[in-house]
This record gives sequence, structure tokens and C-alpha cells, in this order.
Amino acid sequence: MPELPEVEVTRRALLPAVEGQRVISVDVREFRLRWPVPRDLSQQLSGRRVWRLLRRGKYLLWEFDHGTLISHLGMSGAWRVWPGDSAPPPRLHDHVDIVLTGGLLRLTDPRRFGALLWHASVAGPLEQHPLLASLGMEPFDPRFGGAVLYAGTRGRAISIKQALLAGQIVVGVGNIYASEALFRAGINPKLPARRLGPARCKLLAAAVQEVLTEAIRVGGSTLRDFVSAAGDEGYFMLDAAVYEREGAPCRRCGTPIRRIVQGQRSTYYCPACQRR
DNA sequence: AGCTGGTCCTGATGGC
DNA sequence: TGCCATCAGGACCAGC
Repeated sequence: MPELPEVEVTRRALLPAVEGQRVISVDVREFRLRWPVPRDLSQQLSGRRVWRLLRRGKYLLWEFDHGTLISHLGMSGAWRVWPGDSAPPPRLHDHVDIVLTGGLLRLTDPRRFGALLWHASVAGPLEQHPLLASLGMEPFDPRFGGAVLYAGTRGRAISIKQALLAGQIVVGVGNIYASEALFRAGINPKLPARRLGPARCKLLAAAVQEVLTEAIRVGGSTLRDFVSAAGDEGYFMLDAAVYEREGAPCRRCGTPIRRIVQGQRSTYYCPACQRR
């Protein structure tokens, strides 16, 4: 499910059960995620209070006094929350339960590309954690804009689609929203990143922010109970302009949407609208 | 069999 | 020659 909007929607849904609440117990049923879940996670967290639940890119960061729990949903992960002890028995792929005073949080992740890691404060500043250190700018950072995109794409031979996806310039843009943002900006996804001038960078930066903002807003309604109750069915993007619409008429001009493969991932675009 | 929401890692290449 | 940054491809998995 998770690109930035899904992670952000998840964060907001979990907030009341997490922030300011104390961990009662942790039950790890499957340690083999992308990296092994720490064996001592339960000892590490039990009895401790989570002060804040933050997001960096697609990572969720659970801030404790003595360190930070880092979670990532990979391709197929989701957190769900139940109040009190109302949670049903865990099912296949329900790998971790974190019981807090605010409710039970359950991590499900069939493909196990997700991660759950502990970063102790004594190990150094969180920003220097290997997974976080080289991340690009947050798309909603007030400093983010065309200039950041322009600077970041200088000298880059890869396509603009892949540059967006790489997360070194700006984080949070996954495969769906990369296509959607490029459509909105009217930019051809195959264009080498270094060929973008300041004007197109400005358009694209704005498009990235718009697409993500809209997805969060829409997710807020369509995903409301995806985290709390409804389960796995939750995520779908309302009204994708191009994503998974190969052959369907462009909503702007009617030209059939085209699908290509870049870096082994599908890209969708309108060959007529995206000529910039 | 071939596709799917992510991203780290490795090894090859190219610039200074 | 050495040290970078960049780039392509592979890897990790289950489900449809």
C-alpha cells in the first residue's frame, strides 16, 4: 500500500493510540522482515512511553526517551489498531503486536519487505542512521520547490521518473505518484533528469506536492477504517489520471494512456499531454 | 508465468 | 592510480 500518503494516513490514524501512551507488551511472531526484528524489542520497549509518532519519507518513527523505533511498511505492510483488548486473534502475516495503554497495534506484512528496527539514543543522532542519512528533502518542507529539484537533477542521466523515485532529491514519491505527478506537470517520464530546466522543475515540484496532498486528503476518507477495522481491502487511489490506465483514454485529451517499463517498474503517461 | 505499493546492495563504469 | 558518484540489475517475499 504504502507511498508517503498511505504512511501519513496511517500515522494520523495511529496517533491517538500511540502518542503519550505507554507500551505494555510487545509480541513478535515473525522476526524475519527485511532485516531481523531485534530479539530484545519487547524488553527494550515495555514500560516505556512513546512521546511522538513522526514520519520521515515512508518511515514511521516512534520517539521514546531512550531511542527510536523505526518502522517501514515495504510493499505490503500495514499497521492496524484496536482499542483495549478488542483485537481478534492474529492471522497469517500478522507479524507483530504492540500493546499500548492506548490500544493494540498490529503489523501485518505478507511480503515481509517491511522493517521494524530499534535505534538507541546512545548510538548517536537519529538523522545519521544509515537508513535515514541519505534521504532527500520532505516534499512538504517549506524549503522544497523547483530550486531543490533543479539542483538535485543536475548531472543526472537517469530519467526524471527514476530520479523522483530514487528519493535522494525528494522523499515519499512512489511508483504511483511519480506517474501521477509527471502527468500533472505535463512532463515526459523518459526525459533525462538533467534536461529539466528551472521552469519544468518548478511545475514538477508543485505537482508532487499537489498529488501527495490530494492523496492524503482522499486517503483520509477512503482509508479511515483501513487502519482501525476494515483490514486489508482499504487502499486504492481514487481517480488516478494515468496509473494502471494503459489503453484507457486520457482524461484530459482522450489519447490512449501508454505503459512503459523504467528500471523494471511500470510507468504510465499520456504521450500527447506529456511532451514537455 | 508475470505482474504488484520499496529500496538496499553489489559490481561495473566514468569523471576528476 | 585512487577515490568518488552514478547507474543497472538483482535481491528480498506472497498473492493474484
